[in-house]
Amino acid sequence: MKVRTRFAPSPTGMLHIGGARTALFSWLFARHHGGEFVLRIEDTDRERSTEAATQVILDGLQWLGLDWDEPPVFQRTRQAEHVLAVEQLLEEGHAYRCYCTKDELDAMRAEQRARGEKPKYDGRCRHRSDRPANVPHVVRFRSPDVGQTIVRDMVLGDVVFDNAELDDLILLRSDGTPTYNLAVVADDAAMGITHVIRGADHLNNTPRQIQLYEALGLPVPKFAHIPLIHGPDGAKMSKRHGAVAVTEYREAGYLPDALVNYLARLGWSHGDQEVFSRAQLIELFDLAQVGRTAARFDQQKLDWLNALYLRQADPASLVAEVRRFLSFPTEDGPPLEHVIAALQERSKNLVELAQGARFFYQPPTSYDEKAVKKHLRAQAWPLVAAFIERVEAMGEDFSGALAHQAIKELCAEAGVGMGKLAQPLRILLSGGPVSPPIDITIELLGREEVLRRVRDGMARLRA
RNA sequence: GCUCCCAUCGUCUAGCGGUCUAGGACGUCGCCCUCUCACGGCGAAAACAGGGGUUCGAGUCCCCUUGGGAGUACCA
Repeated sequence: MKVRTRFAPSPTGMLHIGGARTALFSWLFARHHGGEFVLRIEDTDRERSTEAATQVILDGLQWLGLDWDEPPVFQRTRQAEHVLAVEQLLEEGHAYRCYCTKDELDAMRAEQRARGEKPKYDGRCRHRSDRPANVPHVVRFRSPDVGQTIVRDMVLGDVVFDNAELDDLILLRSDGTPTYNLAVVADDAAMGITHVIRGADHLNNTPRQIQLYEALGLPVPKFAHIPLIHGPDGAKMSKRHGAVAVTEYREAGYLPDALVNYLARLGWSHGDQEVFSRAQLIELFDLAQVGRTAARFDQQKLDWLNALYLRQADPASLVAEVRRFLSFPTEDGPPLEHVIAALQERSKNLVELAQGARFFYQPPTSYDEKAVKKHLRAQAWPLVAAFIERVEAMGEDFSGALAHQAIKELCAEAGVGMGKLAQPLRILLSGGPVSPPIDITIELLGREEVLRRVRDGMARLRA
């Protein structure tokens, strides 16, 4: 049977980093097996679901390169089927109408809690035979109260639940709308989902869902619950840990391939390998190699991977992405592609890269104070002046290599290291103590701009 | 409280009874390279939560304790 997996987010906010990993694992599993990956938007919570959130989630998946094979199913549109399923259950005696009020239930749970029991519906409406008209009611599942339900999980192994622990869950609310557990089962079955891959927070729902599949006479899919992602402090990932939405990573200048690689390695492994191309991920991914322990999100390792992908990227392929982060025009300066080539191995992300690119297009308006104090002392200026003369003399022959040679010679003549001139020049050209190698920086800026900035800086800074 | 899940360096993990004086990666700390920052190279410190079993032999299997986490809704 062809593998079909799904990702089923509820559109109530952003695409969470944990959700993104769940989607990734589902996608990888499907692609690995030559199967299909589909989406279901669980928008049955009308209060909280928004169209904008749906779009954000879709955009996020797209950005990560997790493509889906069919138009997304909107759960809200399937309500009629859900009601039909409940009616079937009602007819076959697997469900019953419950007339308990909210207050009644609250009181019952409070008592149970007070007695130290697990709060659960006691089934008091199970045997009601009357059917009062015009009284609001819900429909409950008549769950077996003896025996066990075993979840055969592809990650966790067999997990056994005593049926006595599971109470009669609500299938249909008093307003006639279906609840989550019923909708999931009906939809996964209707969509032909063969493998349900989801977060471990759903494990406790699974035995109930299995019971529903069985009561409805539907084939039970395979389940795989993947461990949750925690924040650096071990608690559930939340806003206070920093970025949790994938859009935030996009805005912070991360590359989708790097994020995918990082997320894949969070919980899954293939021996000692750390870096995987997308094709390798698809080829090697296996649920059996997914661990059972919750993983903490480690920004530093993500940074390392992102920097790795950044410096290995073809500069031309980065141009459009880098432009998103630029706040200045680049027409009058060196080709952006060349600037990227000079910067990519010294940047952790696109934001850093964009910052580093600025001085190539905008002359410094001020100079780093500490750097000036350290490198632009009195003895530096004669060297700088000599450098200007050498560049002036170059005329059309100007190049980074020649400038480099000139610096080397001048320093040798003065009996000092190359840094004695390179650092002053760097500050004059870029405004600070950090830039790509001085010859490359000079070459990119060009003869006129180099002369202008050095002269200008000398005028402003020479005591 | 109750149910369920989990437990190897600070972090992600390899390990699927002997090959473990426990391997890799990020991070950290040294050294080298060097015009700055990076990159790169070399090296170091750093873990099997505790206690019982099973076995000739346990990081690997079982139990308990402890510690994390999830669930416990007319949310999904």
